[in-house]
Amino acid sequence: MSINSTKQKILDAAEQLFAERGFADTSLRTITGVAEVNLASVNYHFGSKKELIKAVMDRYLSVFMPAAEQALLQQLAMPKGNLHQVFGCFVAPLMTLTRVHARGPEVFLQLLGRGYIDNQGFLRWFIINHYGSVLSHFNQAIQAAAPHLSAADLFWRLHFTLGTLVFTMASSDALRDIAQTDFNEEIDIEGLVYKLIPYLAAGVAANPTQ
Amino acid sequence: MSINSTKQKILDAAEQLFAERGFADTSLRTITGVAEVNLASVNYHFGSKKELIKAVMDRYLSVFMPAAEQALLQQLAMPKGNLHQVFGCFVAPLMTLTRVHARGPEVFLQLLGRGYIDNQGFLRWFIINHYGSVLSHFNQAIQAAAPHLSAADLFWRLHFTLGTLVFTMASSDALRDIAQTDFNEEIDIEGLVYKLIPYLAAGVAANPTQ
DNA sequence: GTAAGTTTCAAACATGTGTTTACTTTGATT
DNA sequence: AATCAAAGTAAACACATGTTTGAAACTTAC
Repeated sequence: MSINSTKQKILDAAEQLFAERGFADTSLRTITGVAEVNLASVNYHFGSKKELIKAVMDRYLSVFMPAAEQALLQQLAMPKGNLHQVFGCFVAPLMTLTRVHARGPEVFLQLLGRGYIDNQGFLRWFIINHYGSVLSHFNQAIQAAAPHLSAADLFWRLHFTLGTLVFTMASSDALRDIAQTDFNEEIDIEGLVYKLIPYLAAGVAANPTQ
Repeated sequence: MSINSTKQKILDAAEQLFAERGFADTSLRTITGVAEVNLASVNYHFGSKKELIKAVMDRYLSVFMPAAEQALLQQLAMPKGNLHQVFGCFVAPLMTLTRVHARGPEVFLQLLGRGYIDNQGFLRWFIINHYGSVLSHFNQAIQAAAPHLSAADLFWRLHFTLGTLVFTMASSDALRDIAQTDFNEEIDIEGLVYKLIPYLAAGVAANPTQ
C-alpha cells in the first residue's frame, strides 16, 4: 500500500471534513469528491460509513490513549496531586498526535467533540469498550486530587468539563478566528488547552455549597 | 383557534421531540405522527421546517428574554456585583417558563443546547437579531463583576461557559437518569442550575496565569 | 341554504443519502 | 504471454427526507 493509496486519501479527506462539519453532515459523496476517488471505494475499503468513522477516530485514539494511560499512572503514583496536574496529563499525549498529522492535536479534539455531539451511541460505546481503563484511571486521579467533593458532585463536574471541552473544540476554528480579528490574539491549539486548564480546574475544584 | 388546534398540537409535539433528539434528527413525519395531524399541515401552518423550529424557540424566547433583560438591568444598576449574582439573573426568568409549559425551563434549555449544537447558522442569527440587547447587557454585567479579566480572556471563558451549559442541557435527561441510579440523587432542573452556577462562576473567575 | 374561505388529507414529487451491483482495469505470479 | 485475485468504476438501487399538489371536508357569513 503506497503512501497515497485510496484508503489513505479517503481517511485524510474524511477526517478533515468530519472535523469541520461533523459526521452526519458530511456525505460520502463529499468525502470521495475531496479525496478524488470513486464513491464505491469507501464501502469497498471500509465496509460502511460507520466503519470509516471508527477508522478515522482510531488512527488518533490508538496513539493518544496509551500515552494518556501512562501519564495518568505516573500521576496516580505521586503522593499528592492537584487538578492542574491531572488535566495536564493529557497535554503531552495530545501533542504527540503531530506525528499522525501536522494538525493532529486539534483535529483529534474536534473529532472527539463531533463524536459526542453528533451521535449519542456507537462512538461512545466504541471508546468505552476499547479504552475504558484510561477513563477509570482518570477518574481515580481526579478523585485523589479533589477529595473534598462527593462522588455525585464529581460526576456532575466531570460532565460539565466534558461539555466545555467538546463544545470548545468542535467550534475552535470559528472561535480562534473571532479572537484573531477582535483581539489580535493568535493562538494555537496548545495555547487554547492552556487557557482551558485553569478554567476547568477552578470549576471542578469550586466549593459546591457557596 | 381552539386550545388544541392543529397548530398547537404540532408545536407541542415538535418541542418535545426537538428537545429529546435534536432538530436534524427529528423528521416532520415523526412530529406529525406524535401530534396526530397530517404531514402537510406543518408546511400549511408554518411554511417550512425552519420556520417551525423558529416558532418553537420563540414561544420560550419571547417570555424568557424580556425577563432576563430586566434582571440584568437591575444587576447593572448595583454598585458592586459578583459572578454568582450575574448568573443568578437568569434563574428567575427561567423558572417563569413553567407558565408556557410544565416542563418549560428544562425543555427551553435543552432546545437552546440543541440549537447551538445542531446548527451553526440560522438560529444563532435569529437570536442575535431579535434579542441582541440582552446579550450585550449580559456581557456588561460580567465585565463589571470580573474586572481583573481582559476582554480576550472573558471572551474565551464565556464560550467555555456556553459549552458547559449547552452540552449539559442537551443531555440533561440522560445525566439525571445516571445520577438517579448511581447516587440516588433526585434532582430537578432548578437544582441542576444551582449545581452549575458555582462551577461556572469559579471557572470564569479563575486566575488565568496559574 | 348556499357560496366563499379555510383547513385537512392522501398522494405524489424532487432530492440527497448509504449501499450494492456488474463490469473493467490493474498488476503481480506463473 | 496467460492467469487470476485485487482494486477501481459507472450506474442503479432502496430508502428517507422536506415540500407541493389538487381535491375533499369543514367552517363561516350572508
